[in-house]
Amino acid sequence: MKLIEAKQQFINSWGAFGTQWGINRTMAQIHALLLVSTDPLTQDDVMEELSISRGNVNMNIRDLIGWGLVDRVIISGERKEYFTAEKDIWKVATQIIKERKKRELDPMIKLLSQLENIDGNKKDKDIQQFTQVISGIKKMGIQADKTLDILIKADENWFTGSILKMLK
Amino acid sequence: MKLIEAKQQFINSWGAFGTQWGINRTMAQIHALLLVSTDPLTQDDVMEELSISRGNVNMNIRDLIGWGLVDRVIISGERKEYFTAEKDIWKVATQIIKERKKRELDPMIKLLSQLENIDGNKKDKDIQQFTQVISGIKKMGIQADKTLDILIKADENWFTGSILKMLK
DNA sequence: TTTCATTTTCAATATATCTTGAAAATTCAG
DNA sequence: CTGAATTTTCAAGATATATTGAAAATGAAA
Repeated sequence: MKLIEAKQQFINSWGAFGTQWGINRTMAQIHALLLVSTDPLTQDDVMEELSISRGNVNMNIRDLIGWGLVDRVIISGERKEYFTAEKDIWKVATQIIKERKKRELDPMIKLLSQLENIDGNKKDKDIQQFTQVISGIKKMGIQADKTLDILIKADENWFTGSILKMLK
Repeated sequence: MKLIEAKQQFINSWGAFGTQWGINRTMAQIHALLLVSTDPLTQDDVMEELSISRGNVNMNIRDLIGWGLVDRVIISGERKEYFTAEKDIWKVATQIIKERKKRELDPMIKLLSQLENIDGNKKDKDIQQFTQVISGIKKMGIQADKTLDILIKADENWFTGSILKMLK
């Protein structure tokens, strides 16, 4: 397979995977494009490569910066802004985990805590069952939170398989 | 907070969280409803509780069954089908991990394997960088796959914190 | 300050996804 | 087998989400 084809397929497929994970297709594609671009790109470069509008590129790049996955790069002598993606996949994964934890897991745990205390007789079957389910989900959320913290700290050790040291 | 309110809030919030994770809102709501329902429900029950159409309920329940999160229940003497959700949250989590691994992670690794071999001079800077990014993602995918397998096997031990034994 | 390249915003539009509801298929009691 | 209850399908419609593009804002050079 030729490099150009492979890049194109990676970008397209990455976009498709993104949608499965609740990520906007274009955002995933821009991220993929920047991942496989040796040099930083301008908004115009991205527009042309992906055939999308200026506004779309602008909004999604800003989102990606918000996720900590893309950085602005200053190139001396150039007026335009350039953008580049973190190439170290472990940093990328860590960053995504951190953000999703903050944006999704933390609010979920907060909600479940609120739902744990129900007015009424604690002996009531319905109340018991509800509370049990909610507490179960909350416990799992907390456990996931802890486990992900360890993974974040473990960083590349996760990858190298030496995560055991971190867990101890 | 009253039980009824709490159930309602759980159902609504679960639907909202679901969309963030790329899961259809209604499917998440039906799952939530079945999670907090003491007894199995019919399609009509779900239609009424969530104010949604028969077709919608039918399709989403079948999807949930496909995910292994909901089961058909036969109630003797009843013609209608009843549905119930697995209440053990650790089984639920395990099941979701298994399915997402199969549906998303495995295909991703397969794709990346195809993109690893690029025609041309291996010394070429562009080819090197591309291959490096792709291989990095693939390695991470494989590592995630292994780690999730351990979690699946660890089952409730994950939760209890005794996962270390399983990792050794 | 003025000018112009560049970035940002956002209402309008387009697209993708979900939902409905009625018809078709299925199932089962009689 | 017949007919009614129940489930399933799916085209049409509704809703939610993403994209465009032009106008407004920004900011750097002259």
